[in-house]
This record gives sequence, structure tokens and C-alpha cells, in this order.
Amino acid sequence: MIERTLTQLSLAQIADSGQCFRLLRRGPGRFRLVAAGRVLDLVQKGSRVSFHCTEEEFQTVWVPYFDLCTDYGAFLRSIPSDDVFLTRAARFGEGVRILRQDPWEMLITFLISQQKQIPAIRSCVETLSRRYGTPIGDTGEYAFPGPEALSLCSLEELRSCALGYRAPYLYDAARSAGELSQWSGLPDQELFSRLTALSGVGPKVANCIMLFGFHRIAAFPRDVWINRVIDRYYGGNFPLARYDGFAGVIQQYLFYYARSGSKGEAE
DNA sequence: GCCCAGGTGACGG
DNA sequence: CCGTCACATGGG
Repeated sequence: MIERTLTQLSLAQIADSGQCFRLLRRGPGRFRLVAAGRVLDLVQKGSRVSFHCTEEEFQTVWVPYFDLCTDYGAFLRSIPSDDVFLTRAARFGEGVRILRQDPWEMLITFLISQQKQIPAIRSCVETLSRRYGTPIGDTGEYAFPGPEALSLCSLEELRSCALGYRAPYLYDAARSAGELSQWSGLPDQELFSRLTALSGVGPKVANCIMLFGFHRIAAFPRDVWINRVIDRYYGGNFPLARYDGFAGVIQQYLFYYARSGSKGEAE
């Protein structure tokens, strides 16, 4: 077991941040994450975080996954104090980080996400994993199924996973997007056009895949929550240029704060 | 039982 | 190019 004192990291906030759907609360301060074909149990008390894994796994898998080498304090300090709303949002969600998740999993997850609430997305992701993923040791958890596994599913089979009209999007993705990880080297603009060329991937979903799956932290997904914030607090025009190169981090602060305002998820 | 959701694609103007 | 609309299901 590895213990670290970490700043700007809140598992509770990340679990509610709408970027990761397989980080689940298992009790006060206790979490379980399924990612990278592994299960990781975590406990957080204040800034003390314990990772239930070996030192080697911590260094090679979870340090990059949680983006622990990036100083999020620098992002927080970059916010001008004249932006009262964002200052408050960032302080409120200062434990949010941009996880380095798998591009394929993000493609499928955010194809599912359209016109669904976060608990419903979670439920679909679990169904797909339990039905088509492989079990992880004796943990009772299942890895997210790869493109090979999903390409074996018929359209009707996918439909039965509560995917609704999105089922054909997944069906096509399993056949056309197997080489997704080879897109890692493309510049943002090129990556964006490749993603939006996939059926069911529009600008919002593409930006989510870029931000959460390819760690392109300049990507700024505009969803209903962000648009609401921009309309209400920024007169319809958010000063993106101020955050050149890391607007995605700012987007997460805004999203998390806006959403917690109307749900009772403050912590 | 309604209502609507981390949007997108197809259509008409 | 821009406004509308259907789309399938599960949570709130």
C-alpha cells in the first residue's frame, strides 16, 4: 500500500466531475476505481491518499493516470481575480484533475453520454463491461471491453444495453475506430476532425474525448451546463484566450461548480 | 407517470 | 449557414 500527501486532488470531486464513470464511492473516504484493465482501491482523508497497490504499479500506472506530475496549483493561480465566478468555481473544485483515460473507452463512454444523465451513463458503462469485458482477478469487477470484443456484438445485442438510438454509433465505432490510439500524435485540429468524422461524434463529444482520452487540455467541451454558465455569468462570451493551452482544466472547474449548484453534491 | 438528459444528424429555409 | 426536430431509455 502506498501513502502520499497530495495537493489539489479530491477523489470525491473527481468521482462527481463527469469525466470518469468508474470511480465509485464505497464508504466515507473510500473509493474503487476500474481503469487500465485494473482495479484500484483508494482511501482519502484530507490530503492523505492511500493507493492499494505496489510501488511499481503506483509509479507506472497511477501517477500518470491521476496526472500527479502536473502542478494544478499553477492553473488555479492563473485565474485573474477579476473573474469572481471562476475564482469561486476553481476554489470549490480545486481537487479536480484531468485524468489520463483510455481513448477508446472515452469514445464509447461519450458516445453514450449524449442525452443521458450521469448515473445513466455509469449504468450503461457497467453493463457493457460486465457483458463484454473480461473479469479482473477475483475482484468482481470487469475491464472495459476493447474494440475487438465490441465488434463481435450484433446491433440488437448492443440495443439491449439500454443504448437507445446510440447503439448504431457504437456498432460503427467498434468497426472503424480500432486504431484510435494511433491518433495520439496528431495535432489538436487534425485529431478533432478525425473524431468528428465518426458517426455520433459531434463537437461536444469530440472535445470530451480529446480532453479526457487524449489529455488535450486545451480542448473546451461546451455542453448544456457550460453554455448555461456562459450565458448567465459571461454575457454569452467566455474569455477563452485567457486560458490558452489549458482551457479544458478551466472547463472542468466551471462544469463541476455549475452542476453542484443545482444538485446537492457539495462536499 | 411525467419530464428531460455532459448532443447529433437530417432536414428545410 | 442557421433554426428545428426526432431520437430511446433510465433516473429524478
